[in-house]
Amino acid sequence: MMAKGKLSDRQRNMLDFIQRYSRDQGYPPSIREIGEAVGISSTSVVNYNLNRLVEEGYLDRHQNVSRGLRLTDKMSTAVERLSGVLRVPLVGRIFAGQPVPLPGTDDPVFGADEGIELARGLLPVEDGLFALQVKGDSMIDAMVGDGDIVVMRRQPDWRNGDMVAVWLRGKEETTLKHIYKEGRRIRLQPANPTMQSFYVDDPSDVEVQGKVMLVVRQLQ
Amino acid sequence: MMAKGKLSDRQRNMLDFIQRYSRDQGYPPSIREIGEAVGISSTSVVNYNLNRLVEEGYLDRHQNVSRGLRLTDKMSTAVERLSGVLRVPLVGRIFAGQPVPLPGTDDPVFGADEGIELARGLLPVEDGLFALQVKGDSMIDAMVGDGDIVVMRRQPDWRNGDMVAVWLRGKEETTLKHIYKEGRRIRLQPANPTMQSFYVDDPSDVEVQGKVMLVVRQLQ
DNA sequence: CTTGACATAGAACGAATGTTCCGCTAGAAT
DNA sequence: ATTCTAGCGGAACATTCGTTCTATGTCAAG
Repeated sequence: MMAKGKLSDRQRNMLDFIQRYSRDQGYPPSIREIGEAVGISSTSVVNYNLNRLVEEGYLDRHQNVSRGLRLTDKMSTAVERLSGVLRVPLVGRIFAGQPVPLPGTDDPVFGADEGIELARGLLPVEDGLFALQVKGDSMIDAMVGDGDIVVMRRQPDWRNGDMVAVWLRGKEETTLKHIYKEGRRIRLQPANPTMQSFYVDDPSDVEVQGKVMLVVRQLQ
Repeated sequence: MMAKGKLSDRQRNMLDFIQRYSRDQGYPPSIREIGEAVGISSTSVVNYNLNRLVEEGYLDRHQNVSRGLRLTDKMSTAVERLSGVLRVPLVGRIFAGQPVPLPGTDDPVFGADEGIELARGLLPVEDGLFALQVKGDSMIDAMVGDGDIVVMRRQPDWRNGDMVAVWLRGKEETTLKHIYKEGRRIRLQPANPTMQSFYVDDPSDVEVQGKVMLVVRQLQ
């Protein structure tokens, strides 16, 4: 008995073809076109396998609609991988004197306002990302200059060596530093190797606002 | 006489509907669906206006294909997203002690070996680009650290203020600096505003190897 | 061997959909 | 006024396309 979730080569070919066809033509293929592409002479067999794919969750079909196919998210994320561009919302500016302006959790993720396009290949993850533009030269010790764009990930936990945006309660300022736990103290190390680390004795004085994933500097 | 390029409200509605429908359904609407959406009872009128839109360059149509519509680039941002990734060849490493390793001009641009993916939106141009990974901390005065990726453009000329990779014949080293012509001298200014510019009296001592377009720093 | 589920093929059917033709109207040009 | 054209509506038509039905073959379970 074939287990749920397994696809035959034929079905894999079909998905692949639907994907390519949709991308190239701008609309999905008909049953007969699919059949011809994967070497099936009978429309009913194509129909049969399409229904299998629907059962497995790879496809949505609309009854009695010509070319009424659509790849589900399960599949279309794979397609998006092909397209490769990720849009990260640019939620504000960051500078030393203020906490990081986090994106409101209530906001619809796809706020159509402003964003920066990145190739997916640059990031290991694509959830919870947002971008900030650095204002001023206050983060030079992190080798981040005025106008640079910092892509961060909203993330409460961190691991030794991560570069994070922290709000220092005592100093009332935001900095970008590599963070390390050393005993009960926390060490914050600038990215610039010529500069000195400094230590915070009370962990509750540092508030990690996000993990820095990427820094982009556009010249011109 | 209606001039080329002008669209009636009806035609604008049609484009709008096609766009929304395609996005929501995953496939384009049929003629009759368009008619119903914009309040046209006759399929021939829809057909007529679709052909007008084709003439104006907003649509592509495929004959005898149901739902054989596609928005052209002029209209479609979705299509643009699909091709939004640019692959820039990663041709080597750069550090102070060596001239910039330029890509051989004979190389096929699309060398499938190694590359970095970038969103087209990040760069104003896409020709003559190549990427180098920075080795070591010798370019900290340009706010560029170990492991950072510098995207450059092979370009002989430069303008005041450009950040360029220069080979200093006297010092036998490569640096990234903002370059300015001041009288007969050339001023090289570090990106880090806390550091001093310095001057080169003989312009032939500086060899501009390329213009820095983008700096990307991947954390983790 | 028989049975039943699974996969396939071919053909016929009917619904969905694009295409074409004819007629009508309003406004601009002659 | 006449002519011309863009735009519209309705209907018939032809094709595309999804759907259904029947038949065949395979393979493992009983």
